[in-house]
Amino acid sequence: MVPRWTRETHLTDTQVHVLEAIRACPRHFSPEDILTVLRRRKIRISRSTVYRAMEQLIQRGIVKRHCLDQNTFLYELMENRHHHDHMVCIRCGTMIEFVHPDIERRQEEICRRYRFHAVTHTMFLFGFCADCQE
Amino acid sequence: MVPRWTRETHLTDTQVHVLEAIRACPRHFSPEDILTVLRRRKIRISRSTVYRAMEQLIQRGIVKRHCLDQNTFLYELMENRHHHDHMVCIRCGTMIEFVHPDIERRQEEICRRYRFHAVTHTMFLFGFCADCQE
DNA sequence: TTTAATGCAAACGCTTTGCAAGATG
DNA sequence: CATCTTGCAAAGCGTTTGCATTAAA
Repeated sequence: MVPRWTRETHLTDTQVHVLEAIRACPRHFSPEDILTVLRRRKIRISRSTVYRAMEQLIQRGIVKRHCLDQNTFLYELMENRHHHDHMVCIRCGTMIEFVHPDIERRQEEICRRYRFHAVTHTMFLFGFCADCQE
Repeated sequence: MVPRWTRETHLTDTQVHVLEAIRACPRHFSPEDILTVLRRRKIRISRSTVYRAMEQLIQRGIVKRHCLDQNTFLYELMENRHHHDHMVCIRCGTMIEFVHPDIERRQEEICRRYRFHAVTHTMFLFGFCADCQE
């Protein structure tokens, strides 16, 4: 079975390089991280091409981009991963991922109530992680 | 050293002008909207001062800023309002606000589980509103 | 031969910052 | 005095775009 995201058009070699670089990035990465991996691998791909590849990957659902705040983005590789939400420590930056089926269920309930067809959602809890409370 | 934002200082006249301008803005406004209101009122306050005033207001919890996506910000005046979440129609841009006490309760539950002290949260459902489904 | 992908450099857009002048206390 | 606030212009920063060049279909 062809993965959903390869259906429409194929990824170019360049775009595959970008995806492979992403696989070597930390779970929460930035375009800059991708460039670093590419440079380390001696693969020369320009910054704008990385951005354009990201666009493709985001559209195909392979990568997810959240915007936490002005100039604070959160990119994630969603390959083989389920949807999840995040807690962000506003002191040390630690990110805790969680899933709460109940919350998802309530969301569906709300959508029904407003006849809203949700495609995706984001939920972030901002606060202090266990280590950062005193 | 006490963080600047925990010091209780008064808002300056300029900052009060900004707040009053915000009160005349649409529910979801941008810094540009504030400047427009100020100009209409013949009050001369520079762009950077507006931004700096916003910083104050955000820190005091009077204004809330969400970041939906690169270059898509959502500023809200929280004066006399409770926390609420949003559904955003990705076709027409309509924003529906809702509160679901149950979801808030689940969130608290998760925080307890991870010993996370949440200060605030944001939740956005993206999809199609009732009028934009066909 | 039409369409898409790429690299480069320049532009973008909102926001932030350095600095000097003015206000506050 | 020491400390904040303000306006201006310039810088920042991640991202996007225009355009000429290549590669692919």
